[in-house]
Amino acid sequence: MAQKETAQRILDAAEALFSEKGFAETSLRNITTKAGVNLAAVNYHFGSKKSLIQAIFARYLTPFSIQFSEQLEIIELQENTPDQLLKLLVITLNKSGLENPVKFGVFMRLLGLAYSQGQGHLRKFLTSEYGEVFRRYMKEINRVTPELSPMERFWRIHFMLGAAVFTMSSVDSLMAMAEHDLGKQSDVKEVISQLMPFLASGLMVNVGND
Amino acid sequence: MAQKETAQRILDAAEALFSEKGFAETSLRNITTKAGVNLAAVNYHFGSKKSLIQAIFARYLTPFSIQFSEQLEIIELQENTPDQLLKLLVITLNKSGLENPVKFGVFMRLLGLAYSQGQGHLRKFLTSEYGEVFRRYMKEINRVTPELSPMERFWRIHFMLGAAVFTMSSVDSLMAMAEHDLGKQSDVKEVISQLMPFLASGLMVNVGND
DNA sequence: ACCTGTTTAAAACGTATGTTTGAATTTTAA
DNA sequence: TTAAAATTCAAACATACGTTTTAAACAGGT
Repeated sequence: MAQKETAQRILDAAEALFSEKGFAETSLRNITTKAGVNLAAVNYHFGSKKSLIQAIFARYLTPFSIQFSEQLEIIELQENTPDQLLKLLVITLNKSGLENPVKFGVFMRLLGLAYSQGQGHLRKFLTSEYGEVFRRYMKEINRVTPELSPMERFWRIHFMLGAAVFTMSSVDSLMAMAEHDLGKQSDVKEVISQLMPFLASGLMVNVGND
Repeated sequence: MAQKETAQRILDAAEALFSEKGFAETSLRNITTKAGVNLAAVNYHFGSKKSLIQAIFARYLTPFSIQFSEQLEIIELQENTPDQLLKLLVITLNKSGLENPVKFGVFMRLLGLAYSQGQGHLRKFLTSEYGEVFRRYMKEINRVTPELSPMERFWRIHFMLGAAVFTMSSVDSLMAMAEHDLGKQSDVKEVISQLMPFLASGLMVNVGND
């Protein structure tokens, strides 16, 4: 190859711009300019803008789902607590290239965008590609919350998902806001350590020893 | 006027389309076609697409903030609990034209989009227009959670906001998913009645009698 | 050195967007 | 009824977009 990491540079530039401005608001010309490559390179390497978006998610999710699947095999053989299942997510994130808080924030932001913006093609891509691992994890959630009715469990899971995605997808600006308002600096690890008990408490509210 | 509610029909069509597809993905031609009015009518009545977006939020938020301000005056004079402050939001929603679950879902979806999509102009518009009422409410939150450090309070508030916005902004499709997976139908009121204890529990986790 | 397939480059294509224009039409009010 | 103002309409404008095309530059294998 003439320059061997054109595709990588496109991915890097694109994920940064997408996470700042959204998918529709970021043009291929923005991306290729930032990446320092020719406009046509996107269509050459990825085929289309949609495929580029999918490739960005795949770069994060493929290593993650591999790691997560391994961790799940262990978890599936033992008794667990809700906290353990939550921690499993965080641990896997740290083992799959998302240990960098900045990268993690970018990824969560992209995930939030994928939910809120249409991007129907992305949802199809994600569920067809990573849906099975997700379902295995849900099975474990069911197992550790036998006291909940299916309805309660369903909604609480989505409340948790919302709190996590929403907070983490704008964690940078929220941390800036916190520093401005409170004068104290925080980092992503601290936010996560506050988030986890919040989620666990909401999940288990009104059951036994809360 | 030749037809006395052209602006209203534009607002109705635009908010429906925006909430389905997002701001950037919805063109003025989509809007005017659905509204059955001429393309130029948007620019004539609202000036620009950005002003139209702001007008949609104002139509919801102006009545809401008036009602909310009145309710706050009462609350500010008495001792309250976290649950009461949460209920205040729901009550005010019902008193300000958002009692219709469908409209409520649409509004929350728009709010989520405003957060996730760039829309810097919208954020400026909202904070300059409704920031004061919001700050008064936050003062009350502070008053009922004296046990929390400012940091804890800050993050838990945003966790709660995330759970609420995320869930409610896609409440329609989530309810459909719940019915598909669980075979039981749910409605928005029920979701809210599940959400409130979830939020309250998360807010007060690890303080006194949780 | 010479192909051969791969990658980059510049330019153009076709389409869709937000906005503006100026004439036609309708409403308002005297 | 009539003149003025407000509104609608079709058309065009200017711009930005994703994509395609064509040719040039490059790589590695023989």
